Amino acid sequence: MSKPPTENMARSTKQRTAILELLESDDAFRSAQDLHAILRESGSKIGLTTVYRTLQAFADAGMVDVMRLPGGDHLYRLCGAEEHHHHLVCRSCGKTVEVAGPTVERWAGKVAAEHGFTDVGHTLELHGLCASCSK
Amino acid sequence: MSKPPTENMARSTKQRTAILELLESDDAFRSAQDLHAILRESGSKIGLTTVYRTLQAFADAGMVDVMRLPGGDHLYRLCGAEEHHHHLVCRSCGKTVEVAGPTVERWAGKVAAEHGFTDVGHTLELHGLCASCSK
DNA sequence: CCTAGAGATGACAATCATTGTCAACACCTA
DNA sequence: TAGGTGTTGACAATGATTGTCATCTCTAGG
Repeated sequence: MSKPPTENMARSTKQRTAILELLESDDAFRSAQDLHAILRESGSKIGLTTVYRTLQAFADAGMVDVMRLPGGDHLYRLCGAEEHHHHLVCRSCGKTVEVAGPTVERWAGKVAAEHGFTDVGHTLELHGLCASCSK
Repeated sequence: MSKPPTENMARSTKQRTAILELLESDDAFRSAQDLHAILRESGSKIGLTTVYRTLQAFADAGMVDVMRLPGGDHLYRLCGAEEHHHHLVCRSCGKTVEVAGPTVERWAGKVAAEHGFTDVGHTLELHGLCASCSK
């Protein structure tokens, strides 16, 4: 993928700026609803629809990582890396570590080939308790 | 886990039998809604609520595998293996192959340890085009 | 065989994140 | 500064899943 980061965002608005700043100040995954609530508490009049659309645009542009909760909710997090990677998330505090998984990529390709599958992609997530929350 | 397959199912009813038979006759993942629709077409008067509850019970009992679609929907499939495993699913026809991933398990444990995480679990899914659908 | 009661069912309402709609608005360039 | 175009936001709609509760049906005991 080589999309320019702004492909889906022709303009710069205060709403987008606000969302971006909020994401920059937090390194855990947040839901659209959470972000919207936080912005409203901060005095912003931003609409929920806008938060959803903006986050999707960010995601399409590769500016944020998207993750799905068991319940099906979407969580977003700022992400600079262009590279393919996975996440190790603390299920207690939400702290997230980005992890490269060349081993897994190779394994996935091999297994897929063995079964005659082509054009194979994968989703992988690790969740546990971080060092602090383990105590 | 060593739950008996019937832990959450004290009784045997025609509804459960019907769902089980339907699952046995199909080796692809199906949604609760799909199964319900099929059963209704077959003349059954089964309720949607019952299909959901039964599938959940089956899942709790470890009799079926559960998978989540990008949209957040739940898909179910009969599964005999007690062992932990992953799925290689054809995104065209739904054909599914169960895959053991000792390599991945080991990798996950190592990565988690490196970052001080404990009690780590993971979710992994492979999706591509099967041999037939690749043509 | 009959009966009681715990477990199971199903119609319906409720939930809730997400998406669609569309008129009003704000950004940016000329 | 003006205008057109991308954006916004209030609101309705969607759709899968879950909650509720009166009714039903297994199944064991008599």
